[in-house]
Amino acid sequence: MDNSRIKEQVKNEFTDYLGLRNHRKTPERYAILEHIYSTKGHFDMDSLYNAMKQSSFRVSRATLYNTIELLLDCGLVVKHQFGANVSQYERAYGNENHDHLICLHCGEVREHKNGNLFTPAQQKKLQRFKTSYYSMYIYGTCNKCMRVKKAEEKKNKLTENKNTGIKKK
Amino acid sequence: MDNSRIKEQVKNEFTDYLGLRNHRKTPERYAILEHIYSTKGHFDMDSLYNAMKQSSFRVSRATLYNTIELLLDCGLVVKHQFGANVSQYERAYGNENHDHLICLHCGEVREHKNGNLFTPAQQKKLQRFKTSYYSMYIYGTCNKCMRVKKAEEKKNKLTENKNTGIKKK
DNA sequence: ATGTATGCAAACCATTTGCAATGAC
DNA sequence: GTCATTGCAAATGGTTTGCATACAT
Repeated sequence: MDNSRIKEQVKNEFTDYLGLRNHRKTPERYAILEHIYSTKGHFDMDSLYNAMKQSSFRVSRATLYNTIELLLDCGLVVKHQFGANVSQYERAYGNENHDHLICLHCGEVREHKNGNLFTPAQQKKLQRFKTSYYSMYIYGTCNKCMRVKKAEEKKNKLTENKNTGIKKK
Repeated sequence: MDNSRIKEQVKNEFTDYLGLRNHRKTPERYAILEHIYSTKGHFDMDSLYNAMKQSSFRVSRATLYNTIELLLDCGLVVKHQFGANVSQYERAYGNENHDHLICLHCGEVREHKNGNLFTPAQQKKLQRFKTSYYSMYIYGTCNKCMRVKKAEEKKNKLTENKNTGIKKK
């Protein structure tokens, strides 16, 4: 779908949400939503803060955190905490469903398109819970780190054998 | 399976890992592993620290963090960051596979036994990635918070109507 | 004997909080 | 005019780091 169309849609959804929850419709809030839906992929608070400072509309960090909270609550933004100390976020709409492959060693996060493991039908079956979104995190070792690890292990084995040899002598 | 049997198994696995990676086999490390595998369910660093302080073996926070890192690396412990500021951990073995239902409002985390959405066969199909473990997080609204939300929204709608009425007069 | 691991305390830094000023309603 | 929201700066607190000591190898 066209991205400007998506923007309009999420803006309307946000407006409805703010009205229903008795929150004020401030320009800051719309500017933040607009900015988030102008990029795809992950972002953290610092990069969002800097990006908006560059652009015409500067908002304080406090307001960013405040607004993200609202966007999470109404399901327009998704939050990830992959293991690093900073939280990552991404827009919820216009983003195909995907898993995250997270390397435990270098921290690299790779996206992996899945076959929609968790179908809407399955979601409905959950008792006493209304699903907003879900995230699948797959932790392991990426190819690059695997090579490093294997090499180290080989080296360690050699060292071990050498030591044993010496002791036996 | 018997839990003492599991303990022995993970201890052996840990020993292999330490040997292979040229790390020292310190009593602290084994005490921590032992402690973690003496309880089921989630725990955070603070509770682990306090629990071990109560017991015979006290270790420093620095060592806890250090050791958890190793246990994560060899896949004996799983780490979760549900949204609160503290990381949660849980043992990886002897824990049936389950999803996590996380309420975005009160932060409650409920476990939900799944039908093994992500099969070993699917894991193998991942290109250039060796899976250690995976986590499925389902974010939404729990029953209790849903009731509160609905009530608030109803109230807001009433207020809105009243205001409109006044303006129209 | 060597160098990794531990324990302590200080440092770090993303996020939260308090409060005065602003502006949506 | 009210009171939620903003922006700033200070506080918070889980986690990390530096360094002297202990101890596994």
